[in-house]
Amino acid sequence: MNGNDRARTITATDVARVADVSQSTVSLVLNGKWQGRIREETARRVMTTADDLGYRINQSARSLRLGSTGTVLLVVPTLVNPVFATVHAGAARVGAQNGLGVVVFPLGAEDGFGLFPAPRHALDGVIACSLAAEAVSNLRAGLPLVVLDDAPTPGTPTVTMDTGGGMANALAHLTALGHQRIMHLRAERLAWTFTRRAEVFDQCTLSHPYVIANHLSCSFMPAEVRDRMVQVLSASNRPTAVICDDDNMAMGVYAAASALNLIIGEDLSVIGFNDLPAAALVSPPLTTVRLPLGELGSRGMQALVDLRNGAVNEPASLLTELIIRKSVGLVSTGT
Amino acid sequence: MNGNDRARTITATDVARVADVSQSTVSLVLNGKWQGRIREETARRVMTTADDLGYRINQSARSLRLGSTGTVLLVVPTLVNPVFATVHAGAARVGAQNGLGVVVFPLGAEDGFGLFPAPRHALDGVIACSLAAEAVSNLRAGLPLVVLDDAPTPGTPTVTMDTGGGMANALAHLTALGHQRIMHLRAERLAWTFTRRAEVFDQCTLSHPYVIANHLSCSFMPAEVRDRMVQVLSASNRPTAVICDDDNMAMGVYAAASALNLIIGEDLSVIGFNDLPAAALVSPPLTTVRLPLGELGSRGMQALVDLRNGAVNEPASLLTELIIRKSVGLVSTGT
DNA sequence: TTGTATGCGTTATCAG
DNA sequence: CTGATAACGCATACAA
Repeated sequence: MNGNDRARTITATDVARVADVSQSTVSLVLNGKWQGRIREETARRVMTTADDLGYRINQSARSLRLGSTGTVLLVVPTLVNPVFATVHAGAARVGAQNGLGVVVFPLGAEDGFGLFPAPRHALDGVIACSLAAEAVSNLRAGLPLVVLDDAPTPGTPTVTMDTGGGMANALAHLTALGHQRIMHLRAERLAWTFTRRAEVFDQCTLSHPYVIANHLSCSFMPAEVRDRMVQVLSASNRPTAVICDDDNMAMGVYAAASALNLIIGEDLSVIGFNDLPAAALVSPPLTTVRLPLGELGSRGMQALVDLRNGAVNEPASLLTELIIRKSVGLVSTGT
Repeated sequence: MNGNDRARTITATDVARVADVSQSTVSLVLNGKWQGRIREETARRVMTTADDLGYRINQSARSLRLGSTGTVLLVVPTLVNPVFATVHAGAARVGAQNGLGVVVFPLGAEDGFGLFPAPRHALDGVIACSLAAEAVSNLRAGLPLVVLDDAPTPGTPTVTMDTGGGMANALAHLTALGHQRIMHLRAERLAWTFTRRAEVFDQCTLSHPYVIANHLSCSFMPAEVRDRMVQVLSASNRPTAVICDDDNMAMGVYAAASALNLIIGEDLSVIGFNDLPAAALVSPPLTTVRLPLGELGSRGMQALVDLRNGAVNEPASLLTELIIRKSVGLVSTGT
């Protein structure tokens, strides 16, 4: 009746009893701290009985005692876009150098973007990447927090990328080639990086009075982008160039152009963001703004490590790079 | 000297002392179990002081006491491929229905695929998706384990997809249209699903003696696929059809064909796997084997829930579907 | 209506 | 070289 027949999990105490040593000896041996303290024979006996019994350490107890878990949570908006794989790789690399593991939590639209389900497991810190500001405030359950690719907040270590500069470069590239009707195909999802690009786009185009700019907001789904761009590109005063907030959206523009028999790089110029692997591969290869995603992750993790050591890093901003390929040409004279 | 000046974290006991109640009262109130047991005024006082003090529950202590953490780990080979986003979504959905959160761990090539760094934080279970068998054996640190998309092991709940059937369907589609030189463009990465497809490919082509089959192993990187396929397609006896283990690889084949002025769907037929969002969008739209990834995730989580309730599910296999679009045509007579 | 006492499984300190 | 013993912070049965 008192749960005596329930499947019990093997504890260090069990191992101690069977191996006929004290529980502290077990702990010492199993943590590899027995050299010079425990007789080798005893140590060996402990290890084999632990093995025999199938002993598994209880991580909750361990981290309660230690006061830390050795894992940090990387919160991202989605797993669909491979950019976050790069961020993770960077974070995981420097995390490993500091004895920290990384697990990923996709805070998708299903969760309402901002209703962060406070992590129910113990964590040593949180890195929030490309999230809406309101989401971030919810998730800092007293944990060390580093913010990536979001508006710098005083007091919070933040690493951003100069995504606005990327937009400015893209725009300069286009205007230098004579483009005067430029469209910004904006990501629908609310995020600082997109807002920032929109601001820069609006500001830059305003300062070139001869540039007629417009924009359209869209989901990332290529099919939706295609359908809406078919409409846009059918108009007589269609844009001669499109800047897309993501390479995936650029693929949608390619599809729309193809449906309309418009040649990319001649009839229509396209610039993307992110430099996904596919960008170099489509025809024509896509000119795109490359973002230092790996460094974003590694710098973020470094900031978290520093934060745990009591140092609050200054907000940092990383440079972007315009990768020029074949999807942009001189403005076509025909129209 | 004794750490008295160290930043201490606020415990429930602290709250109790300040609010002038016992620690158990704090626990009751903060877990919302005070209705009818604690006077409303007291409860309110506890809540406000907890708030004032910035009290955060210690999850390690909580889960030690409770014996569970409420989170399960989804281990995947990579985050670069968006298919695992779908698996996660399915798992997260039924996890949420059962009070379980899901965090993702990408067991990338950096980790050596098989050297699983045993999770250092407390978990209620592990779902391993599309991993090499040797990796899986390492990671079951005594935790309830469910295996997805891998060879069924007796005693371990497993959910697979009939990926071999998908290959058979793809092959049948091709031979019905007269193709006799068919290539299987295989994923280099070791995984059961790929091995299974290769087996079925070999077996099916063997039973059609007039079919000349060959294969090539490649990474997922589209650029590498393109370069190697340019070589293959330059040969005089080039295949008339290619089945790719992933839609990304198919993009590489498209690029190679484009470089060689081969028309997909006429000069060369292509079939992919996974039905990524981009598959419907490229021109011509890609015929591909759609895998029930979302269901894989949800069934996997359900199996884990059942396992925690003491029921070991039978291995299950999910059906695949060949999505016929425009990238496959009659075999071209010209050569 | 509230407080006391106990134990979850570890690690680490300190005597022996 | 080894064994008691004391926390770590929380949830809950039970006493008051």
